[in-house]
Amino acid sequence: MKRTKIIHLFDAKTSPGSVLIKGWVKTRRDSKTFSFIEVNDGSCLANIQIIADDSLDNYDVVKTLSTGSSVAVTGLLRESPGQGQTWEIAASAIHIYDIAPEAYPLQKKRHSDEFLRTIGHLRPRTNKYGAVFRIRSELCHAIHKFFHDRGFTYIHTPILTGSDCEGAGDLFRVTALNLENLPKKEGKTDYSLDFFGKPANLTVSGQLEAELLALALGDVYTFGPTFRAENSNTARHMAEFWMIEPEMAFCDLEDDMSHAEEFIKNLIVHAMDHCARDLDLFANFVDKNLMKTLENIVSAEFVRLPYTDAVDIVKQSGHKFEFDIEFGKDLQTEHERYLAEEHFKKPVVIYNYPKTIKPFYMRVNDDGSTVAAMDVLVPRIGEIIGGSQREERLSILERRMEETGMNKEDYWWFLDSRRYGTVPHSGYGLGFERLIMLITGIANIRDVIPFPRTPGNIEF
RNA sequence: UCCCCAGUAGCUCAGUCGGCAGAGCAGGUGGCUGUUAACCACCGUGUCCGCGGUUCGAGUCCGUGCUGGGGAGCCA
Repeated sequence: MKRTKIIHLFDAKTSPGSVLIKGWVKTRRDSKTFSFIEVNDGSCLANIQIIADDSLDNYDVVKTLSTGSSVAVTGLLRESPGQGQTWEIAASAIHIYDIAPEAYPLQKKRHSDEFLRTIGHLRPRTNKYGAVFRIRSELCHAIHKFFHDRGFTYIHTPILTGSDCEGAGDLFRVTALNLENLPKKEGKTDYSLDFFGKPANLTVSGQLEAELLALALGDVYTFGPTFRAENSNTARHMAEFWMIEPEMAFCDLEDDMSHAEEFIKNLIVHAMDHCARDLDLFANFVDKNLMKTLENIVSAEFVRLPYTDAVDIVKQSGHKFEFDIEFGKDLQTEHERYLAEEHFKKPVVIYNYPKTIKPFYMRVNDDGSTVAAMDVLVPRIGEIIGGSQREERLSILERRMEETGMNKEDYWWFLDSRRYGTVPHSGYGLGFERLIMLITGIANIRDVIPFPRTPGNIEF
């Protein structure tokens, strides 16, 4: 008999008769002549209830099934006379793959997230983590669908890169040299002997390469891993995270902001439509206000707020802040939270930042002091998107590189894109894990990715 | 990296003023019941994070290191 996934059992309108399911035991309750066994196979949050009675030839072993044990169950799918579930399986045979011993760390009871992080290899078997990882998968699908529906080309930007000063943070150096015995030239490491003949790093962003593809294919996006060697110890940062970076030719900052807003709303709607059961868990046990928050984001028109106005609002708020704000200083987390959570109570897009606090590639505005940058701030998470209209004018771009102390020769290929048929274009980066935090209500970024990479932690 | 908090049974945590190490859950045994975070009775469980110090005596006080958490910076 062919195995049926448990999610499909719950779709049934009428019983298909006998079925075969395979999965892991969540819990067992015994009566005198029979047992209730709840089995989960990861296809959905819900367990299927198995009725095993003493007519089974291995009932004496079935009665010892513990949480975490693996089984294959054949039996009749029938309406359950009990409360709490519509269907149950009256087992005619139970094959036991393995009985999990007493040392199995997961219990029926709820565990703390901190403890579960120490057993990252087993936590996907819990309800909560199973649900996050299913939602994560569904949203990957939604992201590709969103762009595909709009005629974007999915491109792959390199993971290994030779550019080292994009201004996006500290880099992980990649080398094939023997670190115990580095070749030296005039006292310094001789990278001419390294694999690529020069220093190489893990990418911090696919943006520069995506720009090149946008200036050929029109609308493109990348969706891949990104690496930052920053010693960040917060609930919102990891050394390895996944980023979605659209890049659009013939697109100005206005279009860029509209696109970002549509994107976020589309993904939230997709999650509510396709992950309702899993989202219920988060709405019930993680964040009681989750559905209200999500509905608010979907229905609200995002506020568009120039940086200077944001500064004025913060200054005139009458609120006590730890840090002062004035033109030329970046908004602190407390200021961003005040704007999104208290003042507007909905997502806020802040744009036209001072050029002194933004990287070289952002387009200089006519005022000469600001750049066409935009950050999307959402309640609870803070910055979820950072983007800009790119500087398409060669001379200004070169001047900005000089101002920020960059070596133009290293970026000859990037500058070529402004030399030959340059056009206005824009793009942004959305942190995938921060999106999952927003949609699930999970507060710590380490809990929305199966194997988080943070300073001092690379187990599993 | 900086500031704050925590580390005690497999898990969650209590431990008063410095004086014999505790509870619930999980686990085991028996019972009961179409049960559903089942229920009832009984049973076992310790490097009190490591190192050093103060003290007659330290889980408790002091110093230090490690680990985890919250906040900040950097950002997505």
